[in-house]
Amino acid sequence: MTDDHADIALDPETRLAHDDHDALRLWLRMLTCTMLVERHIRARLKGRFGMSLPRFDLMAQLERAKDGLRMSELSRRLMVSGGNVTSLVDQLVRDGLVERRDVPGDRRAFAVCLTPRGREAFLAMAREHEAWIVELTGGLARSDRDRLHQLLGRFKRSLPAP
Amino acid sequence: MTDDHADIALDPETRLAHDDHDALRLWLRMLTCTMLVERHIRARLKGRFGMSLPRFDLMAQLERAKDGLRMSELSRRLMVSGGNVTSLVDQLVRDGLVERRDVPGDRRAFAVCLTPRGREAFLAMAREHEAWIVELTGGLARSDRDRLHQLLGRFKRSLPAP
DNA sequence: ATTGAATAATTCGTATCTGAAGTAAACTCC
DNA sequence: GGAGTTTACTTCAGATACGAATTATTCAAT
Repeated sequence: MTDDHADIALDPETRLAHDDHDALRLWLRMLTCTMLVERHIRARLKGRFGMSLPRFDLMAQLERAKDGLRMSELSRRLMVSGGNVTSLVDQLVRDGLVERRDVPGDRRAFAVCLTPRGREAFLAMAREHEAWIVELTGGLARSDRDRLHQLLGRFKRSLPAP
Repeated sequence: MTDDHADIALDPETRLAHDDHDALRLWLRMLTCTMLVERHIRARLKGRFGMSLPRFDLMAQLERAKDGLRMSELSRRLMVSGGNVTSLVDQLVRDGLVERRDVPGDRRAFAVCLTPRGREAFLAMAREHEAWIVELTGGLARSDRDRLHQLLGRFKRSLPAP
């Protein structure tokens, strides 16, 4: 309305199509922002720590879970398929960063936990990761950032249940 | 500020850490929104047309380019690697939806174009695709959508050059 | 004209991801 | 307590993705 496109008055019919394109433009812009940030983070994680973003994300989930998380819970939180989680965890286990522990009372499930070494490695990465995010979002005024956060919250809640 | 978190006053030092977490939260929320929408679109494209999102996106870029696009331009616009574009185009060629044309005056390059059948297929998909996006963003008030679009525009421009 | 640098694509190895199918354990309900 | 269902996880095939190395062509600069 103010700084990206003139708000030309249109007849109702054209207006409808216009709204459609607006929705599409909103979506494409959100996708672009996400991909740009992701690309930066991915490159920096790789360059600085030789770590991939998916593995970092998985470790981030575990760091806040004292007793670890089940595979299914990881899958839900990371929003990726179960098969994917299996292979990510396999690799992190191979690297000695996480471990599978038996869950008492349910022999089907595992609790995936950070190893001490994994936790230490994660904390070092997380400190820098957070600084990168602060840097990447730092071009926005504080008020804009707050507003964006708020609007994305509304948007998220308005989406159909996953 | 209004509907997602109380704005507790904190001393300057704690405030700094608080801002950091805010930046992280903003980023994670944006990522979540993007992934939720993407998941919906992906599932619907697949279910309705047996089409993948990356291929759809590639065709979408071609639809607006009368004379086609070069591989490198596709790579730039889709924000994916060149090797990836090669394999996507290969498959679309195999399916008869796009074709590689020689570029007069540069024997290194191709112009990737939709075939008539590809164009027809794309237009049918695009109509529904747009309706899905309108539906997914429809839970937001018009004013919120506009504002979100605007803020994302500012954010995008504030990011370091890709 | 010729050499050297830059550009356009492709190829290849590996990682990530999905979704469907498979296995094992836990639950349900009569 | 046993059949059928659900849940937890793995496996597998195929698609998507990156990035480094390769090939072919063009451009630049003498």
